Amino acid sequence: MNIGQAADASGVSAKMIRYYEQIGLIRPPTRTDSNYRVYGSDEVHVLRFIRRSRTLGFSIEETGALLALWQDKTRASGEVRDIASEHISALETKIAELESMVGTLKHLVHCCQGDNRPDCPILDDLAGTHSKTKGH
Amino acid sequence: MNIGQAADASGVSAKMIRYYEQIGLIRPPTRTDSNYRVYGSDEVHVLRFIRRSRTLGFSIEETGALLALWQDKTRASGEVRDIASEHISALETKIAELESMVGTLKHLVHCCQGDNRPDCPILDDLAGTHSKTKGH
DNA sequence: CCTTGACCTTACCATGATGGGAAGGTCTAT
DNA sequence: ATAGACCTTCCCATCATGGTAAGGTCAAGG
Repeated sequence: MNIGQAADASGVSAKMIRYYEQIGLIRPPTRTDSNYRVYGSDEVHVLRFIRRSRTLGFSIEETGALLALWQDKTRASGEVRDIASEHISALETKIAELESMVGTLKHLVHCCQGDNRPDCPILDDLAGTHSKTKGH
Repeated sequence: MNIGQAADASGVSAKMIRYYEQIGLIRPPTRTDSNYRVYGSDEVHVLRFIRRSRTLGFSIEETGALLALWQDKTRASGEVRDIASEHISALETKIAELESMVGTLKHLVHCCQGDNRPDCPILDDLAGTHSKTKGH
């Protein structure tokens, strides 16, 4: 199987497959005489694993750790759970930050008339005019 | 005021101030004879505006638009509200995606014993073994 | 006057993950 | 044999930010 077919089969672009190889996330595959990369179903399986992990928001580094555990028959399931738990925490922190932003913006939009008057509470907030003395 | 003092006063790093100038977000300041950038309170005010906008998650491009509206006395407040509203939508989409990831991960962690058995539902899910036929 | 240290300047490189493209080699089907 | 689809490597771009290096400037103190 050439790289294009492996890409189709795994949902990972050929570009990314080469990149993952380059950074050492996956092993270099065998090559044909004409230097084409050759993949089998095992490699496609690994690529699917990576794609799913990335879809769930794991970084490449985390994905590499999960991949190592996946391929390690003697692994402890607790390690995997810890990685996932930490990832959940990070995601929840991110969500809280975004929700805070949304809250602030919604408040501002709510206060904003949206008409043609030059007064705009959103810009005033960004400028900090109502919380800080405007003079130098 | 030199760039370091402007950075302290605005909370924007000197590095970023130069970058914002380079990409045209802010105007090049006057220079001393020895080529040092010189800033006044107006510039610091602009930098604070930018920092606040970035903190709220607006991109540099959006920040530029908001900045132009802020500095445009004849602006329509509705434009600002529209930018903010679109930004809220984008943030909410992002939040929904993250929450979906968290939901999936929590389910997996919940199913995971966390002991030393090699069976791990998280890895199984990533590998897709329970939703896809393993053979090619 | 000279040194020291803190500051400034530009220029380049790096991140993380991905896409785009160019220039050139290979394979397959007609 | 040739066209078109595929492969190869290499370089560049994104976005916003940080770092580092090499060199210029300024203020304080001996």
